[in-house]
Amino acid sequence: MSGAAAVVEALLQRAGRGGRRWSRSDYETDATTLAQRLLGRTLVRIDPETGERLSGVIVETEAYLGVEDKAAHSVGGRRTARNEPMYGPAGTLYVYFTYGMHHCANIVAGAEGEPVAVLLRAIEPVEGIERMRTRRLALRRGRSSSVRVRDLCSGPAKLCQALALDRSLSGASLLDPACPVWVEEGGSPPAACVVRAPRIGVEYAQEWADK
DNA sequence: ATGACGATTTACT
DNA sequence: GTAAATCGTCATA
Repeated sequence: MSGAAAVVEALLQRAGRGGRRWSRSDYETDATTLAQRLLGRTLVRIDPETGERLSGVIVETEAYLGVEDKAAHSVGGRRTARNEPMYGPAGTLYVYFTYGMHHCANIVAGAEGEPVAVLLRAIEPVEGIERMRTRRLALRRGRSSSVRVRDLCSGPAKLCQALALDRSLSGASLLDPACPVWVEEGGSPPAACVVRAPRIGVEYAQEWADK
């Protein structure tokens, strides 16, 4: 395919299925509200290798409430090179690396300078399922058979593997038309949404472990 | 320069 | 339910 054709194809792929790409006002609210607002929306990622759309319906999120939140990277106003994106404007992507092998992705909420964000905990795969499966298998140790669709993106690090989200994307703006990751209106609402559930993996945060 | 520790996942008992 | 995997990040020195 010619260069021009490739560009056209890329544009068509990015156009998607008519879902409106979220803009600033959609993200600019408190973390708890954004966490709920994201449920049922579609997370889209342009595959960095094939250029195809990978997407899924967001079904689990978790709000990180800022300087007061003992479970948050921004607790006490902590500000480092890693979490700097949390201090950026709403709609900024914050991806970090942890446990020596996993990435987790957040979407920044609130006003600029206010370090609040929403962790993407799980999505229900819709487009690019085979690409997701390939990525998930490639990163697994040992030889496992296959990955069931329900297990492809059922965790914050799993969805990052499946969608190829890593630190190179941290700090990017989901509002930027050139950004290969964004949130779309549309997608089917999840069958059920839990509005509040215990937090996971943050037992050290004491009374903030269950906010 | 060094040491302790993860906003997790997976495999195994 | 328990434990290993594995290394960037951050606080301390």
